[in-house]
Order: sequence, then structure tokens, then C-alpha cells
Amino acid sequence: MVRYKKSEEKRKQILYAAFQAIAGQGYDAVTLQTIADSAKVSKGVVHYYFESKEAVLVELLSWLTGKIYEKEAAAVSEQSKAADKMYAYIDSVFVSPEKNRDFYRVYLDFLARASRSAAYREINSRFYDNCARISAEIVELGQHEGVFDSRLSARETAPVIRSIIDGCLIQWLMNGQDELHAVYRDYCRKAVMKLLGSETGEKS
Amino acid sequence: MVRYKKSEEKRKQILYAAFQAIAGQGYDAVTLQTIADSAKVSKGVVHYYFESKEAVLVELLSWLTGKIYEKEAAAVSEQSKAADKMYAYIDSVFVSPEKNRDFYRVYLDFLARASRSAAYREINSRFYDNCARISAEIVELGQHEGVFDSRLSARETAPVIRSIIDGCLIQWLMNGQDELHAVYRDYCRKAVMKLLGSETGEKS
Amino acid sequence: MVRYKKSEEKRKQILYAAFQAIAGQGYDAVTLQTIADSAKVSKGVVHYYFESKEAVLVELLSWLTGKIYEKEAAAVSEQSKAADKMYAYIDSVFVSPEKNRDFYRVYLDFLARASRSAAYREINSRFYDNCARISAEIVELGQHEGVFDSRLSARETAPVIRSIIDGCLIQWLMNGQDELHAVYRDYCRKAVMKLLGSETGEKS
Amino acid sequence: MVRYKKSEEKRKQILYAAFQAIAGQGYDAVTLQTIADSAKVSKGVVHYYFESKEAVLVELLSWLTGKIYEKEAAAVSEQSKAADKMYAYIDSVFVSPEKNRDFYRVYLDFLARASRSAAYREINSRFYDNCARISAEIVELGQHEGVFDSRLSARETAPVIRSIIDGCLIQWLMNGQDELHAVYRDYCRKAVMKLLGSETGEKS
DNA sequence: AATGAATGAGGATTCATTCAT
DNA sequence: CATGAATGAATCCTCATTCAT
Repeated sequence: MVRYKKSEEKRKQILYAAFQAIAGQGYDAVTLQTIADSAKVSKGVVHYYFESKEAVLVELLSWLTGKIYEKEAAAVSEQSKAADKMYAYIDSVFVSPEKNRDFYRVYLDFLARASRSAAYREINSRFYDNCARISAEIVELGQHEGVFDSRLSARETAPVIRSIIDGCLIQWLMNGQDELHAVYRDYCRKAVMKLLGSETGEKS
Repeated sequence: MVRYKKSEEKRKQILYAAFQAIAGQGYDAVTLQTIADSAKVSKGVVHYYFESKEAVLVELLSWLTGKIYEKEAAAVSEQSKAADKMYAYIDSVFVSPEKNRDFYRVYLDFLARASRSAAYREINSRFYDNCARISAEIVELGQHEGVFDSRLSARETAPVIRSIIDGCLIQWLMNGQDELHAVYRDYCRKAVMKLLGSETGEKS
Repeated sequence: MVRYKKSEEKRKQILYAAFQAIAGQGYDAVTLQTIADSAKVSKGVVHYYFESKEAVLVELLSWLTGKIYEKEAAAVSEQSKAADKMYAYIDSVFVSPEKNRDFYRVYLDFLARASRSAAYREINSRFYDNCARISAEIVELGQHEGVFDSRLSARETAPVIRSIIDGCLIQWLMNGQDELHAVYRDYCRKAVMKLLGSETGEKS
Repeated sequence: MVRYKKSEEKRKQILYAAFQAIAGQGYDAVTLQTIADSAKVSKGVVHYYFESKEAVLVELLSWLTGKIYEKEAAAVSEQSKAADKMYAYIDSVFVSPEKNRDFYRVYLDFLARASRSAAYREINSRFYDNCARISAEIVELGQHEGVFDSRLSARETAPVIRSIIDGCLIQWLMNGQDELHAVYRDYCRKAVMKLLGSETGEKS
């Protein structure tokens, strides 16, 4: 009995409420009541649209990472040169202190779970793969353009790029100061470019 | 609050049990009963040595990061040349699939909490600072030795190095395959070295 | 309360669905949703035809016992001699393992309720009275025929006959083996006949 | 982890409270709160002594039927002649309106469940077997004494005797009148004796 | 010191019932 | 007439914490 199609609208509303709630209070401080309150619906409604609390969260992770990926892809496709694409990619993640704080708080909660739950890990893998594909394409383009180190393996570089992005944002989050957001983004940009061997780029 | 020094032994025993329990089942699936069972003491004892469950966890984070830092510092001090020190640093983190899995599972749980709790963030900052100091010293040494890019700011490079290390281990953890542990370690080593310009340096 | 005769058809359909659902899952595992699903109507419809869940169940008991009684009466009236009528009566209850299982499961649920609810008890009493009347008439006929013990009080014998029938079927149900259905029916037949002194009568 | 031995005393207290509660309100109207209240303990205590609500009930059935059986066995063993034993057996069941009402209310609830739950059925089977053994021994003794019909199979008669006893008490319970308790007991006694063919007994 | 019995607040989940469409 | 979305009361269960022994 896959009760679906019950107003996709309201499902989104609940997912967003769950996101807000987790961002605010943390994964396990969040109750269905909190979510329901935040979504301005009754407690029963959450269960009407979702099998269980777990189901809400699984779908939330899926939805969140899906959205992030779409934004990254869109940002990258607006540029034509490899270096510009890479900057666009990084900048599309470093959106703003507020958004990054909310997302990475929630994302860290999910990663913690994912380390033990195959379901979460699965969803996250899809996200990683998507991000890796974006990076790899940019790297290959850059190599064609002659601006990135031609000896690099695009496939092997992608995870490192993601490491730098996620690592920097986690450290920024742990630091707790909004002002440093731009600083960490800069660390990230420079590190990635250095990594890609764009000595050339820096020279200019 | 006389409760201290009662038996530093037993406190450690409980902390280790908590670590094992969290690594195994996850932060919120862990109950005081679980910890007590795992430490082979009664539930009451845990409360006898620690104010509350929260107190156990705060101390656990402190204890854990302290140990990791000590190992890193020890490993680095055994080498004399910058490049060797940096490899030693990285390798001291990439200990083994089993240990890394346990630690990063627990650590991710703490990071998730830390994003909202000043107490955890405080402890983690101390850890970050210690790690950053190690990296910075190595970078400076390498610059003196002439093997690392002299234009780099040691202070600014440190967080990126940590990003790569943590980022790679997180991705490895999400991947779920022990065999890839060495692969990710390699990505990490190469990326850090490339970043430090040792290759470029050699190239020119 | 105009709600009647709306469609006697659909009321029956719902009652039968309720019967099936209770037979299958048990009284309190049954929800209005289950009933509605089983009756291939929407949940709202059940409430449209019945005041409440309780109302469905009260009417179900009434309907069920009514049907059983009709079958008993019909079976008995097809025979003309007392002994044959009594056998027909018993056999009309011991229909088949499948039907008896379904009915007695549901009936036990009702008896449990009836022990505390006057409404259910009322309905059940009507059933008991009907059954008792059938038995009593057979007994009296048998006494006229000279095949049943003439010293027996027809009124007092009826409940004992019903005890044996219900008691045997309950024990069979608790036993869980379809194969024993015929065996218990046999116990029942013999016991009733012995009770009515037909054997003694023959003996003398 | 079979947490046991936690004061067998209190377990009994909770079981008795559960019995009282079910007798009063019915199986599914009974909540853990009701039981806890009735046992004058906190809600948590019930879960401390029993795995779950289900576990309480399973143990209750076991405990109840065990006690009933012991009483029957004790009553029978006090008599030496078959007919007296059989009367003692019947009378040990027909204790008093109050006790029979409580027991049969609860017992009917269990029977209803047992028809679907193997665990309950198992326990009830043990009870049936015990009762059957008592009856069978009495019947055989009576046959030796020459007061019971020697053609009867003791094994096959036992279930019928239990049917009459249970059947009569259920009908009495459905009737709702305390005054009829003695009347139904009498029906039961007479029917059983007639069944056992003790024409002899009646003549005297 | 240590134990583990007892407490009770809090949370996920279920479901009869209501009601707008 | 019919639907199924929405509600929220009620229930089982978990667990940190307290405390008598």
C-alpha cells in the first residue's frame, strides 16, 4: 500500500519543516511534534504523508542532496571555461553563511547516521557520484584547454576536491564565525586551483 | 562535587565503553545501560562518576581528540625532514580501516553536536588548533628546507590539509569498503604534497 | 437519523467485510480502514452507514447469530424424526473447519465483549433462546416418540446441549487441527445422544 | 538478557493487578497505566518486570490456568470415590459467582486471542491436557468401581466433560444473574453424571 | 562505594472520527 | 452520496535520573 500522490505540495512542506527543525535543534532533539508544529500541521498529518519518522528523514536527505546537486550543475553550466566552471562550482556550494550553516548542520547529522545506515549511505553515494561527475568533467575540460595539469586523473581528483569543499565548510561551521565564511571559501578556491596545477591561472 | 580522582581508572573504563558503544550503535541509540554493560559496571556507577550522560560524552570527545593529537605529534616528531613529517602526520591519521571507522563514526556524531553546542565546539577547536600547529610547523620547516612552496602561508594551509584528511576519510567511510582505505590515503598524500608545491618545486 | 434503508445491500457488504476482517485478524487488530478496504469502499462510507465502529460490531453480532439460527432451524425442519432432527441440528453447526474457524473466532471475540456489555449480551441471549427453543422442541418430540428419556426437562436440557456443541467447537478451535473437526463432531453427537438417554432407552 | 529474579513477589502483584483490570474492563480496554495503577506501582515498573504488555498477558494466562488446575487437582484428591471426585472436580470449578465471573471474563478474552495466537494456544493446551487427565483418571476409577459406563473411552469423554463445564459457565455468564450460578452447576453435575452412565447413581 | 529498583517525562505511532469538497 | 485529508487523543515503550539499601 504505497499511499502516494497525496498532494506533493504538502510533502515538500513537511520536508522543509523537518529541515528547519533539524537545522535548529539537531537530529534527535527533533520530534514529530516539532516538525508538525514547524509545518503548521497536526501531528497526525506527518504520519499521513510519511510511513514513519525515519521515512521523513530518508526522503529529506534525498531531497536535500538532490537540490544541492541541481544548483551545482546549473551554476557550472552557466560558465564555459574550465576555471570559471570550477569557481562556479565552489561558489555554488559556498552560498551564504546562513544557508551553509543550516545545510551543513543537517548534513553532518545525516553523515553521522549514514556511517551506520545503508539507506542513508546509498543516498549519499548518489550525491557523491553526481558531484564527482561535475568535477571530473570540469577537470577534463581544463585539461583540454591546457589550463589544468594534464597528468591528473579526473576520476581521482574529484573526491579530493569534494574533500576540500566539505572539509573547509565543516571547519568554518565549527569555528562559528560568519565573517570567516568568505575566508574559508577563498582557502578552498586557492587550494583547488593549486591542486589542479593551474600555476598558469595564478600567474595571471 | 568531590567526585573526581575517585578512580581515574574506572572513568577511563567508562569512557572507553562509551566510545565502543557509540562506534557500534550510534550516538542516540546508546543508553547509559549500554555503556554500563559494555564497561562491566552497574548503571549506577556511571552516574556516580559522571554528572550526567552529557558529561560522559563531553569528556569522551575531549579524551578522544586528546589521544589522536598525541599520536599525531608523536608520529611527526619521529621524523626530521618536512616531507617525511607530513607523510607521518597523514599516516598517523590513516591508521587502519577498523580504527578509522570507529573513530570517524564517533567523531561525525560529535561534529553534528558541535555544530549546535558551544561546549563541544570548544573542545573541537582545541583539537583543530593542535592539528593546525603541527601542520604549520611542518610547512614552515619544509619552506626552510626549500621543498615546499615558499609563497604559501603556513597558517592558511593548515586548515586545507586537515580538510583533505577529514574529507577523504569521511568519503571513505561513506563508501563502506575497507579495501579503499589505502586508496583514499594515497589520494590524501598526493593531494597534500601537490598542494604544498613540492612537486612544482621539484619540477622547476 | 435518516440513515437506514439507504442501501441495505451496502450495509451487508460492510458487515461481511467486518466479519472477514475480524475472523482474520482479530477484533482489536481490525480498524475501520481494514473493514473499508475489505469491503472495497472508502473509509468514509463505513461511517456513513454506521454511527460508529461499535455500531458495526453490534449489528454484525446480530446479523451473524441470526444467520446461524436460520440455518439451524432450516436444517432441523427438513427432518421429521427427533433423532434425525437432533443430528441435523448438530451437523448444521459443525459445517466445515473453515467456516467454523471463522465463526468461532469472531464469536469468541463477541462473547468476551458480551461478558461486560449489556448490548452484546442482549443479542446473544436472543440467539441462546432461539437455539434453546429448537433443542427443546426436538427433545419433547423425542419424548413423545419414546426415544428420549421421558424424565428429562426439555427446558433444562437445552443449555447443556448448547454447552456441548459450543464447548466441543471451542476445544477443536484451540486444538488447531482441521482433521479433528469430524472427531469433535462425533464426540458431540454421541454425548448429546447419551445425554438424551436414547441409548438407555434402547437398552431397556 | 533474561532479566529475572527481580522479586517474584512484585511480578505476582502485577499479574494479579492485570487480572483484576482485565476482569473489570476487558482485554483491550486495559492499558499498562491501568495495570500499574491497579498494582499501585508506577508505569515504568511494569516494563521493568515484563518485556512488554504482551509478556504480562502471556504470563497471566499461564499463571491463571496453572492455579485453576492446582485447585481442581487438590479438590479431587481429597475424595476417594469416583463419583465424589467428579463432583469435587465440578464444584472446584463452580467456586462462586464472583470468582467465576472474573475468571471466565478473562478466560474468554484469552480464548479469543488464542484462536489466533500460537503462544496462547500452547498455554491453553497445557491446561486442557491437565484437566483432561484429571477427568480421565476419575472416569477410569469409576469404571473400576463399576459405577460408570464401562463402554466409555476415558480419553474421549474428558473433552466432553470440559465442554459441559465451560459451556455451562459461559452461558451462566452471558445470562448475567448470580442466582442462576447454582442452577447451572446443577445442570452441569446432572449432565456429566448422565453422560457417565451412572444410572445407578441417580437411582439411589 | 556500588547496586539496581523505581519513577515518570517524553516520543513514535495508531486510529476513530470529523468535515470540506 | 462519497471521498480521503486532517485531527488529536490515547497507548506502548524507552531511558535518564534518583535513591534506598
